[in-house]
Amino acid sequence: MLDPHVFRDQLDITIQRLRDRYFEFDRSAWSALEIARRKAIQDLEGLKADRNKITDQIRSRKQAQENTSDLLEKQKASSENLAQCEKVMRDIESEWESFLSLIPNVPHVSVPLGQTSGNNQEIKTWGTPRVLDHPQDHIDLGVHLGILDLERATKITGSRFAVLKGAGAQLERALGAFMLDIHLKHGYSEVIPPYLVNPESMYGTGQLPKFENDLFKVPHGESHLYLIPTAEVPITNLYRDEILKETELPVRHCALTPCFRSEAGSYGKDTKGIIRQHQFHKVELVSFTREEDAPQELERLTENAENILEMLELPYRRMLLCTGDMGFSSHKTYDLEVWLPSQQTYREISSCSWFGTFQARRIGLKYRTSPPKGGNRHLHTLNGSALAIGRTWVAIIENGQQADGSIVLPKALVPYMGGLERITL
RNA sequence: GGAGAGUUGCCGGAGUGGCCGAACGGGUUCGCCUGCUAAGCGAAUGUUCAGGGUAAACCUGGACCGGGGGUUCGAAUCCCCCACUCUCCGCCA
Repeated sequence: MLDPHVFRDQLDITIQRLRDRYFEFDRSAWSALEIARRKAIQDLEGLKADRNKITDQIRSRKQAQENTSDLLEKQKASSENLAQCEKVMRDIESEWESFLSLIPNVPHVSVPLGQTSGNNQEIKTWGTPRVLDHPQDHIDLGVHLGILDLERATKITGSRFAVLKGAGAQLERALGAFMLDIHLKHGYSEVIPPYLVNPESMYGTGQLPKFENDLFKVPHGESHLYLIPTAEVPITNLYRDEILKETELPVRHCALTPCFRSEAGSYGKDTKGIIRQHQFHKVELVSFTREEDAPQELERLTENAENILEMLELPYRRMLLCTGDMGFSSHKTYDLEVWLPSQQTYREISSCSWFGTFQARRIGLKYRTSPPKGGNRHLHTLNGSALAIGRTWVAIIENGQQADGSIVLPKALVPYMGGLERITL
Protein backbone atom coordinates (compact mmCIF):
# COMPACT_ATOMS: atom_id res chain seq x y z
CA MET A 1 0.00 0.00 0.00
CA LEU A 2 1.29 3.40 -0.95
CA ASP A 3 1.18 6.30 1.46
CA PRO A 4 -2.14 8.04 0.81
CA HIS A 5 -0.35 11.34 1.24
CA VAL A 6 1.49 10.93 -2.05
CA PHE A 7 -1.87 11.09 -3.78
CA ARG A 8 -2.47 14.46 -2.19
CA ASP A 9 0.95 16.09 -2.21
CA GLN A 10 2.54 14.49 -5.27
CA LEU A 11 -0.38 13.33 -7.33
CA ASP A 12 0.93 14.04 -10.80
CA ILE A 13 4.31 12.49 -10.37
CA THR A 14 2.84 9.45 -8.65
CA ILE A 15 0.36 8.92 -11.45
CA GLN A 16 3.20 9.13 -13.93
CA ARG A 17 5.31 6.64 -12.01
CA LEU A 18 2.39 4.23 -11.89
CA ARG A 19 1.85 4.72 -15.60
CA ASP A 20 5.50 3.78 -16.06
CA ARG A 21 4.59 0.37 -14.83
CA TYR A 22 1.40 0.26 -16.88
CA PHE A 23 -1.05 0.94 -14.13
CA GLU A 24 -3.64 3.54 -14.95
CA PHE A 25 -4.60 5.42 -11.82
CA ASP A 26 -8.26 6.43 -11.76
CA ARG A 27 -7.94 10.04 -10.81
CA SER A 28 -11.59 10.95 -10.67
CA ALA A 29 -12.53 7.86 -8.67
CA TRP A 30 -9.82 8.73 -6.19
CA SER A 31 -10.84 12.32 -5.85
CA ALA A 32 -14.48 11.34 -5.36
CA LEU A 33 -13.42 8.90 -2.63
CA GLU A 34 -11.26 11.50 -0.94
CA ILE A 35 -14.03 14.08 -0.85
CA ALA A 36 -16.60 11.59 0.35
CA ARG A 37 -14.27 10.25 2.99
CA ARG A 38 -13.38 13.67 4.31
CA LYS A 39 -17.01 14.68 4.50
CA ALA A 40 -17.96 11.45 6.26
CA ILE A 41 -15.20 11.95 8.80
CA GLN A 42 -16.15 15.52 9.50
CA ASP A 43 -19.86 14.77 9.79
CA LEU A 44 -19.25 11.90 12.14
CA GLU A 45 -16.68 13.65 14.28
CA GLY A 46 -18.86 16.73 14.57
CA LEU A 47 -21.71 14.65 15.90
CA LYS A 48 -19.43 12.82 18.28
CA ALA A 49 -18.00 16.06 19.57
CA ASP A 50 -21.52 17.33 20.25
CA ARG A 51 -22.42 14.13 22.01
CA ASN A 52 -19.33 14.30 24.18
CA LYS A 53 -20.13 17.86 25.18
CA ILE A 54 -23.66 16.99 26.24
CA THR A 55 -22.41 13.95 28.09
CA ASP A 56 -20.09 16.25 29.99
CA GLN A 57 -22.92 18.58 30.85
CA ILE A 58 -25.03 15.68 32.10
CA ARG A 59 -22.21 14.61 34.35
CA SER A 60 -21.70 18.01 35.92
CA ARG A 61 -25.43 18.57 36.37
CA LYS A 62 -25.76 15.20 38.05
CA GLN A 63 -22.97 16.12 40.39
CA ALA A 64 -24.79 19.34 41.19
CA GLN A 65 -27.98 17.30 41.60
CA GLU A 66 -29.75 19.22 38.86
CA ASN A 67 -32.35 18.01 36.43
CA THR A 68 -30.97 16.47 33.24
CA SER A 69 -34.04 15.26 31.39
CA ASP A 70 -33.85 17.86 28.62
CA LEU A 71 -30.27 16.85 27.84
CA LEU A 72 -31.13 13.18 27.89
CA GLU A 73 -33.88 13.86 25.36
CA LYS A 74 -31.51 15.74 23.13
CA GLN A 75 -28.94 13.01 23.30
CA LYS A 76 -31.41 10.30 22.40
CA ALA A 77 -32.66 12.31 19.48
CA SER A 78 -29.23 12.54 17.91
CA SER A 79 -28.29 8.92 18.37
CA GLU A 80 -30.08 7.77 15.23
CA ASN A 81 -28.32 10.37 13.17
CA LEU A 82 -25.03 9.26 14.60
CA ALA A 83 -25.63 5.63 13.80
CA GLN A 84 -26.43 6.60 10.22
CA CYS A 85 -23.21 8.59 9.92
CA GLU A 86 -21.24 5.70 11.32
CA LYS A 87 -22.55 3.38 8.66
CA VAL A 88 -21.70 5.86 5.92
CA MET A 89 -18.25 6.24 7.38
CA ARG A 90 -17.62 2.51 7.50
CA ASP A 91 -18.68 2.02 3.89
CA ILE A 92 -16.58 4.87 2.58
CA GLU A 93 -13.56 3.88 4.59
CA SER A 94 -13.56 0.32 3.34
CA GLU A 95 -14.04 1.47 -0.23
CA TRP A 96 -11.18 3.90 0.18
CA GLU A 97 -8.92 1.23 1.60
CA SER A 98 -9.69 -1.35 -1.01
CA PHE A 99 -9.04 1.23 -3.72
CA LEU A 100 -5.61 1.87 -2.26
CA SER A 101 -4.85 -1.79 -1.71
CA LEU A 102 -5.19 -2.53 -5.42
CA ILE A 103 -2.59 0.03 -6.47
CA PRO A 104 0.87 -1.44 -7.09
CA ASN A 105 4.08 0.01 -5.73
CA VAL A 106 5.83 2.73 -7.70
CA PRO A 107 9.14 1.85 -9.37
CA HIS A 108 12.40 3.28 -8.11
CA VAL A 109 14.01 5.90 -10.38
CA SER A 110 16.75 3.47 -11.38
CA VAL A 111 14.26 0.95 -12.77
CA PRO A 112 14.33 0.84 -16.60
CA LEU A 113 11.10 1.47 -18.45
CA GLY A 114 9.57 -1.32 -20.43
CA GLN A 115 6.63 -3.63 -20.66
CA THR A 116 8.16 -7.08 -20.99
CA SER A 117 11.13 -9.07 -19.82
CA GLY A 118 12.87 -8.09 -23.06
CA ASN A 119 13.42 -4.68 -21.54
CA ASN A 120 15.17 -5.98 -18.48
CA GLN A 121 18.70 -4.75 -18.11
CA GLU A 122 21.65 -7.07 -17.76
CA ILE A 123 23.80 -5.84 -14.90
CA LYS A 124 26.49 -8.50 -14.87
CA THR A 125 27.34 -12.02 -15.87
CA TRP A 126 29.47 -14.51 -14.04
CA GLY A 127 31.08 -17.74 -15.16
CA THR A 128 31.34 -19.30 -18.58
CA PRO A 129 28.24 -21.04 -19.86
CA ARG A 130 28.87 -24.60 -20.90
CA VAL A 131 27.88 -25.21 -24.48
CA LEU A 132 27.47 -28.92 -25.13
CA ASP A 133 26.95 -30.63 -28.45
CA HIS A 134 24.31 -32.92 -27.13
CA PRO A 135 23.15 -31.62 -23.79
CA GLN A 136 20.66 -33.70 -21.88
CA ASP A 137 18.03 -32.02 -19.77
CA HIS A 138 17.55 -32.68 -16.08
CA ILE A 139 14.63 -34.99 -16.77
CA ASP A 140 16.58 -37.40 -18.95
CA LEU A 141 19.56 -37.24 -16.65
CA GLY A 142 17.55 -37.55 -13.45
CA VAL A 143 15.31 -40.35 -14.59
CA HIS A 144 18.22 -42.26 -16.06
CA LEU A 145 20.17 -41.96 -12.80
CA GLY A 146 17.13 -42.98 -10.79
CA ILE A 147 17.11 -39.79 -8.72
CA LEU A 148 13.98 -38.22 -10.21
CA ASP A 149 10.57 -39.82 -10.64
CA LEU A 150 7.85 -37.74 -12.23
CA GLU A 151 5.47 -40.50 -13.25
CA ARG A 152 4.96 -41.80 -9.75
CA ALA A 153 4.55 -38.27 -8.43
CA THR A 154 1.71 -37.84 -10.89
CA LYS A 155 0.15 -41.03 -9.57
CA ILE A 156 0.38 -39.88 -5.96
CA THR A 157 -0.69 -36.30 -6.45
CA GLY A 158 -0.84 -35.02 -10.01
CA SER A 159 1.08 -32.99 -12.51
CA ARG A 160 3.72 -30.49 -11.45
CA PHE A 161 4.84 -32.59 -8.50
CA ALA A 162 8.00 -34.64 -8.29
CA VAL A 163 9.56 -37.41 -6.29
CA LEU A 164 13.28 -37.17 -5.64
CA LYS A 165 15.09 -40.36 -4.77
CA GLY A 166 18.45 -41.50 -3.48
CA ALA A 167 21.22 -39.06 -4.32
CA GLY A 168 18.60 -36.74 -5.78
CA ALA A 169 16.80 -36.45 -2.46
CA GLN A 170 20.10 -36.10 -0.69
CA LEU A 171 21.13 -33.34 -3.08
CA GLU A 172 17.95 -31.39 -2.35
CA ARG A 173 18.59 -31.67 1.39
CA ALA A 174 22.28 -30.83 1.00
CA LEU A 175 21.49 -27.68 -0.95
CA GLY A 176 19.18 -26.40 1.76
CA ALA A 177 21.69 -27.04 4.52
CA PHE A 178 24.55 -25.59 2.48
CA MET A 179 22.70 -22.38 1.66
CA LEU A 180 21.58 -21.82 5.22
CA ASP A 181 25.08 -22.32 6.55
CA ILE A 182 26.44 -19.71 4.16
CA HIS A 183 23.72 -17.21 5.03
CA LEU A 184 24.35 -17.61 8.73
CA LYS A 185 27.85 -16.42 7.92
CA HIS A 186 26.32 -13.56 5.95
CA GLY A 187 24.64 -12.47 9.17
CA TYR A 188 21.11 -13.78 8.75
CA SER A 189 19.36 -15.37 11.66
CA GLU A 190 17.59 -18.60 10.83
CA VAL A 191 13.84 -19.01 11.24
CA ILE A 192 11.47 -21.90 10.74
CA PRO A 193 8.05 -20.32 10.27
CA PRO A 194 4.60 -21.84 9.85
CA TYR A 195 3.89 -23.05 6.34
CA LEU A 196 0.22 -22.13 6.65
CA VAL A 197 -0.73 -18.52 7.23
CA ASN A 198 -3.90 -16.57 7.78
CA PRO A 199 -5.44 -14.16 5.27
CA GLU A 200 -4.07 -11.11 7.11
CA SER A 201 -0.51 -12.26 6.49
CA MET A 202 -1.19 -12.77 2.80
CA TYR A 203 -2.67 -9.32 2.62
CA GLY A 204 0.35 -7.88 4.39
CA THR A 205 2.87 -8.94 1.79
CA GLY A 206 0.54 -8.18 -1.10
CA GLN A 207 -0.53 -11.64 -2.30
CA LEU A 208 -4.06 -10.69 -1.32
CA PRO A 209 -6.45 -9.34 -2.37
CA LYS A 210 -5.31 -9.58 -5.99
CA PHE A 211 -3.62 -12.93 -6.39
CA GLU A 212 -5.70 -15.43 -4.48
CA ASN A 213 -5.85 -17.72 -7.53
CA ASP A 214 -2.15 -18.42 -7.25
CA LEU A 215 -2.50 -19.75 -3.73
CA PHE A 216 -3.51 -23.05 -2.16
CA LYS A 217 -6.35 -22.44 0.25
CA VAL A 218 -7.09 -24.77 3.15
CA PRO A 219 -10.35 -24.74 5.11
CA HIS A 220 -9.82 -24.36 8.83
CA GLY A 221 -12.57 -23.92 11.37
CA GLU A 222 -14.87 -21.07 10.42
CA SER A 223 -12.21 -19.53 8.19
CA HIS A 224 -9.32 -20.77 6.11
CA LEU A 225 -5.56 -20.68 5.85
CA TYR A 226 -3.20 -20.51 2.90
CA LEU A 227 -0.11 -22.55 2.12
CA ILE A 228 2.80 -20.15 1.80
CA PRO A 229 3.99 -19.45 -1.76
CA THR A 230 7.28 -18.24 -0.29
CA ALA A 231 8.82 -17.78 3.15
CA GLU A 232 8.61 -14.06 2.46
CA VAL A 233 5.04 -14.17 3.71
CA PRO A 234 5.51 -15.55 7.23
CA ILE A 235 8.90 -13.90 7.76
CA THR A 236 7.87 -10.43 6.66
CA ASN A 237 4.81 -10.76 8.87
CA LEU A 238 6.95 -11.78 11.87
CA TYR A 239 6.89 -8.28 13.32
CA ARG A 240 3.45 -7.23 12.15
CA ASP A 241 1.99 -4.39 14.22
CA GLU A 242 5.26 -3.95 16.05
CA ILE A 243 7.63 -1.05 16.51
CA LEU A 244 11.25 -2.11 16.38
CA LYS A 245 14.14 -0.20 17.91
CA GLU A 246 16.35 1.66 15.50
CA THR A 247 19.40 0.27 17.27
CA GLU A 248 18.46 -3.33 16.46
CA LEU A 249 18.28 -2.66 12.72
CA PRO A 250 18.89 -4.06 10.26
CA VAL A 251 17.08 -7.27 11.14
CA ARG A 252 18.02 -10.09 8.79
CA HIS A 253 16.42 -13.52 8.62
CA CYS A 254 16.85 -16.57 6.46
CA ALA A 255 14.54 -19.54 6.19
CA LEU A 256 14.29 -22.82 4.36
CA THR A 257 10.69 -23.68 3.62
CA PRO A 258 8.60 -25.54 1.14
CA CYS A 259 6.69 -23.20 -1.16
CA PHE A 260 3.32 -23.93 -2.68
CA ARG A 261 2.05 -22.25 -5.81
CA SER A 262 -1.05 -22.94 -7.71
CA GLU A 263 0.46 -21.12 -10.73
CA ALA A 264 -3.00 -20.65 -12.13
CA GLY A 265 -1.81 -18.51 -15.00
CA SER A 266 1.02 -20.64 -16.31
CA TYR A 267 -0.52 -23.74 -17.79
CA GLY A 268 1.45 -23.67 -21.00
CA LYS A 269 4.87 -22.98 -19.51
CA ASP A 270 7.57 -25.40 -18.47
CA THR A 271 5.23 -28.35 -18.55
CA LYS A 272 8.08 -30.82 -18.46
CA GLY A 273 10.43 -31.37 -15.58
CA ILE A 274 10.68 -29.62 -12.27
CA ILE A 275 11.32 -26.03 -13.34
CA ARG A 276 7.80 -25.04 -12.44
CA GLN A 277 6.26 -27.04 -9.63
CA HIS A 278 3.31 -26.71 -7.28
CA GLN A 279 5.68 -27.50 -4.43
CA PHE A 280 9.35 -26.68 -4.12
CA HIS A 281 11.90 -25.78 -1.50
CA LYS A 282 13.46 -22.37 -1.26
CA VAL A 283 15.87 -20.57 0.99
CA GLU A 284 14.65 -17.04 1.46
CA LEU A 285 16.43 -13.97 2.80
CA VAL A 286 14.43 -11.18 4.41
CA SER A 287 15.76 -7.83 5.63
CA PHE A 288 14.19 -5.00 7.55
CA THR A 289 16.06 -1.71 7.34
CA ARG A 290 15.83 2.03 7.74
CA GLU A 291 15.03 3.99 4.62
CA GLU A 292 18.56 5.29 4.22
CA ASP A 293 20.03 1.79 4.39
CA ALA A 294 17.63 0.12 1.99
CA PRO A 295 19.38 0.68 -1.36
CA GLN A 296 22.65 -0.82 -0.23
CA GLU A 297 20.80 -3.59 1.55
CA LEU A 298 19.30 -4.65 -1.78
CA GLU A 299 22.80 -4.84 -3.24
CA ARG A 300 24.06 -6.77 -0.25
CA LEU A 301 21.20 -9.22 -0.29
CA THR A 302 21.55 -9.80 -4.02
CA GLU A 303 25.28 -10.39 -3.60
CA ASN A 304 24.54 -12.89 -0.84
CA ALA A 305 22.39 -14.81 -3.31
CA GLU A 306 25.03 -14.54 -6.03
CA ASN A 307 27.58 -15.87 -3.61
CA ILE A 308 25.69 -19.16 -3.45
CA LEU A 309 25.70 -19.50 -7.24
CA GLU A 310 29.40 -18.77 -7.35
CA MET A 311 30.20 -21.30 -4.66
CA LEU A 312 28.18 -23.82 -6.61
CA GLU A 313 30.15 -22.90 -9.76
CA LEU A 314 26.98 -22.12 -11.67
CA PRO A 315 27.18 -19.49 -14.44
CA TYR A 316 24.58 -16.77 -14.04
CA ARG A 317 23.64 -13.24 -14.85
CA ARG A 318 21.99 -10.51 -12.87
CA MET A 319 19.06 -8.71 -14.46
CA LEU A 320 17.48 -5.48 -13.34
CA LEU A 321 13.77 -5.91 -13.99
CA CYS A 322 12.00 -3.26 -16.02
CA THR A 323 8.87 -1.51 -14.78
CA GLY A 324 6.48 -3.88 -16.56
CA ASP A 325 8.12 -7.05 -15.31
CA MET A 326 8.23 -6.23 -11.60
CA GLY A 327 5.96 -7.76 -9.01
CA PHE A 328 2.97 -5.89 -7.62
CA SER A 329 4.61 -4.92 -4.33
CA SER A 330 8.12 -4.27 -5.61
CA HIS A 331 9.96 -0.98 -5.73
CA LYS A 332 13.01 -2.46 -7.44
CA THR A 333 13.89 -6.04 -8.32
CA TYR A 334 16.96 -7.94 -9.47
CA ASP A 335 16.51 -11.39 -10.93
CA LEU A 336 19.36 -13.85 -10.93
CA GLU A 337 19.28 -16.23 -13.86
CA VAL A 338 21.27 -19.44 -14.00
CA TRP A 339 22.59 -21.02 -17.15
CA LEU A 340 20.79 -24.18 -18.25
CA PRO A 341 22.71 -26.10 -20.93
CA SER A 342 19.66 -28.01 -22.13
CA GLN A 343 17.83 -24.78 -22.92
CA GLN A 344 20.94 -22.88 -23.97
CA THR A 345 19.69 -19.97 -21.97
CA TYR A 346 19.55 -18.34 -18.55
CA ARG A 347 16.56 -19.12 -16.34
CA GLU A 348 15.36 -17.33 -13.24
CA ILE A 349 16.63 -18.88 -10.02
CA SER A 350 16.33 -15.93 -7.65
CA SER A 351 14.43 -12.72 -7.33
CA CYS A 352 15.64 -10.04 -4.94
CA SER A 353 13.35 -7.14 -4.21
CA TRP A 354 13.14 -3.93 -2.29
CA PHE A 355 9.61 -3.00 -1.32
CA GLY A 356 10.14 0.41 0.22
CA THR A 357 7.45 0.93 2.84
CA PHE A 358 4.80 -0.74 0.68
CA GLN A 359 4.58 -3.92 2.75
CA ALA A 360 5.42 -2.25 6.07
CA ARG A 361 2.44 0.04 5.62
CA ARG A 362 0.08 -2.89 5.13
CA ILE A 363 1.68 -4.76 7.98
CA GLY A 364 1.89 -1.93 10.50
CA LEU A 365 5.63 -2.35 10.80
CA LYS A 366 7.63 0.58 12.12
CA TYR A 367 10.77 1.50 13.92
CA ARG A 368 11.28 4.08 16.61
CA THR A 369 13.95 6.56 15.64
CA SER A 370 16.47 7.45 18.29
CA PRO A 371 16.29 10.87 19.91
CA PRO A 372 16.69 13.69 19.17
CA LYS A 373 14.85 12.89 15.93
CA GLY A 374 12.18 10.90 17.68
CA GLY A 375 9.03 9.55 16.12
CA ASN A 376 8.14 6.33 14.34
CA ARG A 377 8.74 5.57 10.72
CA HIS A 378 7.79 2.66 8.54
CA LEU A 379 10.50 0.12 7.92
CA HIS A 380 11.74 -0.83 4.52
CA THR A 381 11.38 -4.50 3.71
CA LEU A 382 13.49 -6.52 1.30
CA ASN A 383 13.70 -10.14 0.37
CA GLY A 384 15.26 -12.50 -2.08
CA SER A 385 15.50 -16.16 -2.89
CA ALA A 386 18.91 -17.54 -2.19
CA LEU A 387 18.11 -19.76 -3.81
CA ALA A 388 15.14 -21.65 -5.20
CA ILE A 389 16.33 -25.15 -4.42
CA GLY A 390 14.39 -27.04 -7.08
CA ARG A 391 15.89 -24.93 -9.83
CA THR A 392 19.33 -25.11 -8.25
CA TRP A 393 18.96 -28.87 -8.34
CA VAL A 394 18.20 -28.67 -12.04
CA ALA A 395 21.14 -26.36 -12.65
CA ILE A 396 23.56 -28.63 -10.84
CA ILE A 397 22.39 -31.71 -12.66
CA GLU A 398 22.52 -30.05 -16.06
CA ASN A 399 25.73 -28.11 -15.61
CA GLY A 400 27.52 -31.02 -13.99
CA GLN A 401 26.58 -33.58 -16.62
CA GLN A 402 29.29 -35.68 -18.17
CA ALA A 403 29.34 -37.52 -21.46
CA ASP A 404 28.59 -40.79 -19.66
CA GLY A 405 25.48 -39.38 -18.02
CA SER A 406 26.98 -38.99 -14.57
CA ILE A 407 26.94 -35.71 -12.62
CA VAL A 408 30.01 -34.07 -11.15
CA LEU A 409 29.00 -32.15 -8.06
CA PRO A 410 30.39 -28.73 -7.09
CA LYS A 411 33.22 -29.01 -4.60
CA ALA A 412 31.46 -26.89 -2.02
CA LEU A 413 28.65 -29.40 -1.87
CA VAL A 414 30.73 -32.54 -1.41
CA PRO A 415 30.88 -32.32 2.40
CA TYR A 416 27.11 -31.99 2.46
CA MET A 417 26.80 -35.10 0.29
CA GLY A 418 28.67 -37.29 2.69
CA GLY A 419 31.80 -37.05 0.54
CA LEU A 420 30.02 -37.96 -2.69
CA GLU A 421 31.71 -36.19 -5.62
CA ARG A 422 29.79 -37.62 -8.49
CA ILE A 423 26.31 -39.03 -8.98
CA THR A 424 26.46 -42.16 -11.09
CA LEU A 425 24.26 -45.09 -11.90
C1' G B 1 -12.21 -31.53 22.91
C1' G B 2 -13.51 -30.19 28.56
C1' A B 3 -12.70 -26.79 33.08
C1' G B 4 -10.68 -22.42 35.09
C1' A B 5 -7.57 -17.74 34.96
C1' G B 6 -6.00 -13.91 32.01
C1' U B 7 -5.17 -10.05 27.65
C1' U B 8 -4.26 -2.27 29.85
C1' G B 9 1.19 2.43 27.32
C1' C B 10 8.46 0.66 25.87
C1' C B 11 8.04 -3.01 30.32
C1' G B 12 5.71 -4.29 35.10
C1' G B 13 1.15 -3.19 37.15
C1' A B 14 -3.55 -0.27 39.26
C1' G B 15 -8.29 1.13 37.69
C1' U B 16 -15.83 2.07 42.29
C1' G B 17 -19.92 3.25 34.58
C1' G B 18 -18.89 9.95 34.43
C1' C B 19 -12.27 15.42 33.54
C1' C B 20 -9.12 8.05 32.75
C1' G B 21 -5.32 8.63 27.43
C1' A B 22 -5.36 6.12 31.83
C1' A B 23 -2.56 6.01 39.11
C1' C B 24 2.08 3.97 40.74
C1' G B 25 6.81 1.70 39.72
C1' G B 26 10.68 0.58 36.18
C1' G B 27 12.96 1.96 31.67
C1' U B 28 14.37 5.75 28.24
C1' U B 29 15.60 10.98 27.02
C1' C B 30 16.93 15.97 28.56
C1' G B 31 18.72 19.16 32.55
C1' C B 32 21.09 19.76 37.53
C1' C B 33 24.64 17.74 40.75
C1' U B 34 29.40 15.07 40.35
C1' G B 35 37.01 14.33 39.33
C1' C B 36 34.75 9.66 36.37
C1' U B 37 30.86 6.09 37.15
C1' A B 38 26.88 4.95 40.32
C1' A B 39 23.44 7.15 43.42
C1' G B 40 20.49 11.60 44.11
C1' C B 41 17.31 15.80 42.38
C1' G B 42 14.06 18.13 38.54
C1' A B 43 11.42 17.55 33.99
C1' A B 44 9.72 15.08 29.80
C1' U B 45 8.02 10.42 27.55
C1' G B 46 1.76 7.03 23.09
C1' U B 47 -0.36 6.08 18.31
C1' U B 48 -3.51 7.52 14.59
C1' C B 49 -7.27 10.31 11.73
C1' A B 50 -9.64 15.11 10.37
C1' G B 51 -9.35 20.46 10.52
C1' G B 52 -6.49 25.05 11.46
C1' G B 53 -1.38 26.86 11.19
C1' U B 54 2.61 25.80 8.36
C1' A B 55 9.51 25.76 7.70
C1' A B 56 8.42 23.77 12.13
C1' A B 57 6.65 24.24 16.88
C1' C B 58 1.83 24.22 18.05
C1' C B 59 -3.76 24.56 18.48
C1' U B 60 -8.92 22.26 18.05
C1' G B 61 -11.68 17.88 17.54
C1' G B 62 -12.38 12.34 16.84
C1' A B 63 -10.71 7.31 17.77
C1' C B 64 -7.67 3.76 20.33
C1' C B 65 -7.10 -0.21 27.38
C1' G B 66 -6.83 -8.18 22.55
C1' G B 67 -10.83 -8.02 18.06
C1' G B 68 -16.12 -7.41 16.94
C1' G B 69 -21.12 -6.45 18.52
C1' G B 70 -24.61 -4.77 22.50
C1' U B 71 -26.68 -2.08 27.01
C1' U B 72 -26.33 3.30 28.48
C1' C B 73 -27.07 10.27 28.00
C1' G B 74 -22.00 8.26 28.91
C1' A B 75 -18.01 1.91 28.78
C1' A B 76 -10.97 0.25 30.02
C1' U B 77 -15.03 -0.68 33.65
C1' C B 78 -21.53 -4.15 32.57
C1' C B 79 -23.46 -8.11 28.78
C1' C B 80 -22.67 -11.39 24.31
C1' C B 81 -19.50 -13.54 20.41
C1' C B 82 -14.54 -14.45 18.62
C1' A B 83 -9.08 -14.72 18.85
C1' C B 84 -4.87 -15.44 21.68
C1' U B 85 -1.97 -16.67 26.34
C1' C B 86 -1.44 -19.52 30.91
C1' U B 87 -2.84 -23.78 34.38
C1' C B 88 -5.33 -28.55 34.91
C1' C B 89 -7.79 -32.90 32.35
C1' G B 90 -8.36 -35.75 27.74
C1' C B 91 -6.16 -36.96 22.95
C1' C B 92 -1.86 -37.10 19.94
C1' A B 93 3.67 -37.00 16.54
